[in-house]
Amino acid sequence: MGITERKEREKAEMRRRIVDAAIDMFVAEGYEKVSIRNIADKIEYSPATIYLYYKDKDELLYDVQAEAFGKLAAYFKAKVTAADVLERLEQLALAYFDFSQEYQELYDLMFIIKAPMNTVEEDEEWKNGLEAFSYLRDIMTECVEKKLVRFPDPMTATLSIWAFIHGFISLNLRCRIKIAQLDVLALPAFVRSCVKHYVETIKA
Amino acid sequence: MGITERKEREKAEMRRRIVDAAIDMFVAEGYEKVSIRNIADKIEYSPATIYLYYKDKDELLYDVQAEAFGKLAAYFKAKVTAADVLERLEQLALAYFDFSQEYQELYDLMFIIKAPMNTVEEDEEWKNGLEAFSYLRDIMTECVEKKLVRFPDPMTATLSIWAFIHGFISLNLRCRIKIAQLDVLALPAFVRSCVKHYVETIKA
DNA sequence: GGAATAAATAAACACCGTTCATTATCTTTG
DNA sequence: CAAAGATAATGAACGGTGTTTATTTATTCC
Repeated sequence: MGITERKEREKAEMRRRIVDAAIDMFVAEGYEKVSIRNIADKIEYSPATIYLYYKDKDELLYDVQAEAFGKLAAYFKAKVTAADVLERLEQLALAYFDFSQEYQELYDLMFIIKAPMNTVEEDEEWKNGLEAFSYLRDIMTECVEKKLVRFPDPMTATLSIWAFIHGFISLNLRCRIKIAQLDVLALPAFVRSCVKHYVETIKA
Repeated sequence: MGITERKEREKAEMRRRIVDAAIDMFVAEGYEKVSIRNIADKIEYSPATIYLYYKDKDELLYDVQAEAFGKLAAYFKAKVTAADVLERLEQLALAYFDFSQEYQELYDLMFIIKAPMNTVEEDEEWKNGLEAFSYLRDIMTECVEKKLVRFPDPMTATLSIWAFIHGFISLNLRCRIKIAQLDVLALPAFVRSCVKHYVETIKA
């Protein structure tokens, strides 16, 4: 009985088509400008069809997020190569920043926009970011345990550095940093230097 | 000829009514759930009337932001009372955090949502946040000049501490911090302690 | 008081996410 | 193989959004 298997496969393929189209459009135009109708147009199906595979837009976004977090984890895997844990920390911090610059719209829907965390609230899992988060947490835990950084505990360390970098990125993506009247072209380099400086600062 | 003056006054009063209603509703329900039609209902005018006083929703939001930044500046004025500049720094950092917790929806539209920064992009001013920003910048400048903190320059100092606190706040408001699986009830206290720890860390 | 001006609105436009009754396609059974 | 049943896809609609326009209502000026 290969039929039910084929149906499963076709269902999965359709979800793939939808997610792929969605990601492409999100990357190109940003979350807010992409509608279910647009996505349906792109894959040449009716809008209603999408609702046969996703119960609502949030559920679709959840899959898109998962994909994006996969990208981030791959980014880490490629760029965090050092053996020394302090070097790994700096590589990780800069890789995170670089990712946010290369995939601004993905970063937006991973870390800034409200949706789909409403849906996730009940799940209490939010498994999506876990791999990427673990990358940072493991490094920080090792740093704290070896007393290489000036933090009281691993959780404070992990969230502090995450918050620091995310703070810069999101203030920048949302144009709030504009108030500092810095040269816009020099901004990425400036932020990068701030991140580097922070990593230096926290070393014991 | 008091007529033109009265007309001006009436126009200003109408804008006040609109902004006041908008703020109330934003605070109560959040930016995304408030529509022009809702606001029009509240002030008992037709939706189209609002467009006689604001060219679009972004322009209205700009005024709402101005109001919110006024609130923040007042918050600073009330809470940053110390004479010692390092104490002022800690007071300011905690006041900023407390403001974000007391007025979550305002913080959202001041620092996180995309609108109305699209509109502002041309202005290049974004005067709204300047008073609040200056508060921080002045303190950090003094700290750097007196070599009380470990930053290479005032701008790095100012943006670093802002990014750090904003990072925590926005990760929390957007539920991304959930991935750390901390106790939700203990979170505000935890974040507060992280902020305090950071302020200690940067001291020379 | 009547013409000119200004203010307010109802109705419409073009979108949006989502639902539902209907149609088309495929699978199973007699 | 054809008919019946299940599944997939859709067109049309619902109630919502921000915004525009033609029309009506109110005010000012002569």
